[in-house]
Amino acid sequence: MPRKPRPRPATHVTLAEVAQATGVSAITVSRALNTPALVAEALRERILQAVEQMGYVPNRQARLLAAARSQTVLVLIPSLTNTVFIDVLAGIDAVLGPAGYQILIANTHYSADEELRLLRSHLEFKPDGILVSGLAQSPDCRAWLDRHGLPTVHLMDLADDGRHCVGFSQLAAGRALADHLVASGRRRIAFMAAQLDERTLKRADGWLAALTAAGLDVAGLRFDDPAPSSMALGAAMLDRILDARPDCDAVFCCNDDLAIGALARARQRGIDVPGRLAIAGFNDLQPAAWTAPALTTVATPRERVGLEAARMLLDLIAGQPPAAPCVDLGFELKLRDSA
Amino acid sequence: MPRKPRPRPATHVTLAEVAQATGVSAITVSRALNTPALVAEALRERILQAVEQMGYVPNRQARLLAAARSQTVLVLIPSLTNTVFIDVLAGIDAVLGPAGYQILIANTHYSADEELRLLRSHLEFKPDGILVSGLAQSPDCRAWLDRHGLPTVHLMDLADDGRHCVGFSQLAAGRALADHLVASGRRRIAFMAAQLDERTLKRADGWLAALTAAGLDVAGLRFDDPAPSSMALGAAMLDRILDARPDCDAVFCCNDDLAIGALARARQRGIDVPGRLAIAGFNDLQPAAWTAPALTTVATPRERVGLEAARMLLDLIAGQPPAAPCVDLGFELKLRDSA
DNA sequence: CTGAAAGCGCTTACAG
DNA sequence: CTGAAAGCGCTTACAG
Repeated sequence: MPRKPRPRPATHVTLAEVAQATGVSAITVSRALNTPALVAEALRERILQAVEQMGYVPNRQARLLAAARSQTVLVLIPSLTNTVFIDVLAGIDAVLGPAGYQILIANTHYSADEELRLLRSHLEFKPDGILVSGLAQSPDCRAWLDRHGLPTVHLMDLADDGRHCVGFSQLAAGRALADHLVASGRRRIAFMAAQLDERTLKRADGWLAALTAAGLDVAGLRFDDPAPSSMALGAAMLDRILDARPDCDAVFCCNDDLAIGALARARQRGIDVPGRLAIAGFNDLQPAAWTAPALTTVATPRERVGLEAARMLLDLIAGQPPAAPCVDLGFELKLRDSA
Repeated sequence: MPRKPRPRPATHVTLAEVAQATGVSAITVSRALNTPALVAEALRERILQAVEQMGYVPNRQARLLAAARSQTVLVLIPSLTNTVFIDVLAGIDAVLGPAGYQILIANTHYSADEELRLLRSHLEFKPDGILVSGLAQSPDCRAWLDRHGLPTVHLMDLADDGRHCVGFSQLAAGRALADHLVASGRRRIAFMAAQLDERTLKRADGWLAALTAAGLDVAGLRFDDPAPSSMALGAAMLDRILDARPDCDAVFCCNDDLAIGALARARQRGIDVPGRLAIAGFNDLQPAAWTAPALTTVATPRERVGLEAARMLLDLIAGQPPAAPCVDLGFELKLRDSA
């Protein structure tokens, strides 16, 4: 039994309707829109006029289905409120938008389970490629990625197993900052960590390596809280650290938010920074330059990570393997006044 | 002449292939996935097993085309780096994600032209609804919105012309903060504005209304810079203001970023805040509570705007008109130490 | 330069 | 509970 056409909103003008109104075939209208050079000028103008006047808008779903492409890239990020990933996103957007790709943002909320779930559900869009944060996907997630063989680039870290990635060494950056603290004479250097995501843990490894190499004691100087980072948490954790280790002479905070809160709390407690206590952060977010004293931190190339990762993905989608699977964008120590 | 099938990636298993492998029709596979209750249990399990084993992922493009829906919402925001809109986005995501909608984010970069261009191009997705920032769309943009008659909710402001919106009165909020400065004895209150977008201009109107109502002079106290807001610009603009008006006793910054920069610069110049100079911001972003002195500002319900706007849009899409077209979420004066 | 036919991968009604 | 047919709105080859 033939199917009855469903009612459509009046505004959903179709190609066929434009064709009928112009007295040509649908395919000619399609060409006038997509490959105008192939249509006689007079006809093309009549068609474009009808398109404009009827308010025709092509249906991308239908077009892409017919063309067997999606022009879509999936971006898996752990947070929508962490400036770090917003900056990366801005870089991605700046490359992929002009290239005609639609970005699908999936917020994993720092959960590997949610990452897997979101990957599976967004595969339904048949993305042309995937941008994923970090390297620590669950085995299931990696299996899906492998199975579908989609071009994939990892963000914000470096892999040595051939996976494509654009970032910098979180461990080396953590190490560099800790080395600076050691070199400036600090001896009891605490590490303040929240969220405890992959990147934070690697920075902590860098801190540990630096202290160990310098022959410094690390026992009782590592402070972890699994809660999300915030300035309030940084303030609270500074209290905890000073309660437990009043002899502590430096705090390496795993990010700037914690550090800004710690700095404010030190001020409230009348603690001289950096005289009696050094405080350092990580990322060099905008406020870091405007605290009192100005925050010593590590500048990370967030937007460039987005730009370069998007470019690499575009190459991969085009079938052109990049020169190297892994691009190291480095980091920069920002030695200001707090440490 | 019949068309030759194009080669497909091996991973792109189709419904028909799953059907063939299971020995049933495609529609039964479709039902096993979408309305499992309508399929006999034993059969359903065989099908789901094949789906799993073959790694079948439905093609959303095809599904939505056939179902004549898009399950997509377009969100037009002026910036991807301004925390204000990121917070709004987080609220939108929290409602629309669980409701099965895909969010399409279009970044207008504070440009009405780009807004129009992005609206037109994203209409190709046939979104079920639109969330748009502010009320000041270009006439062309409004014409497209009207013509397509899509459910639309405006974010972060209040309209009195029947348009759907969720926000608060930018003017009243600006007025309330300026009233506070007046009430606390300030007499030469400057307004520092950057970006000069719709919301900033309305806050300025509130500032003007408050000063005028109090009989205070406003001549030469309005300082505008069209550049994007930043802490560095806030510092630079404070210099400009104090050069032009050394007698100024308060600065109302149109947002917290400017205010934080201004506060830092005042500290560098040895200016007593709030003793000699009051400095206030707008939005109550996280760092505002951690500056020295802590920043007086206006807390805005950004995430709630996203939540409520998304809920209203869902109602509109479902054909249920909301109780009122316009939801006022209010604002809150945060009187801290800087003003 | 233009078009008739087939197909992209799915779902909607209807029938049985 | 299951299926044959038609259709969603477009584009891809081919022919002329």
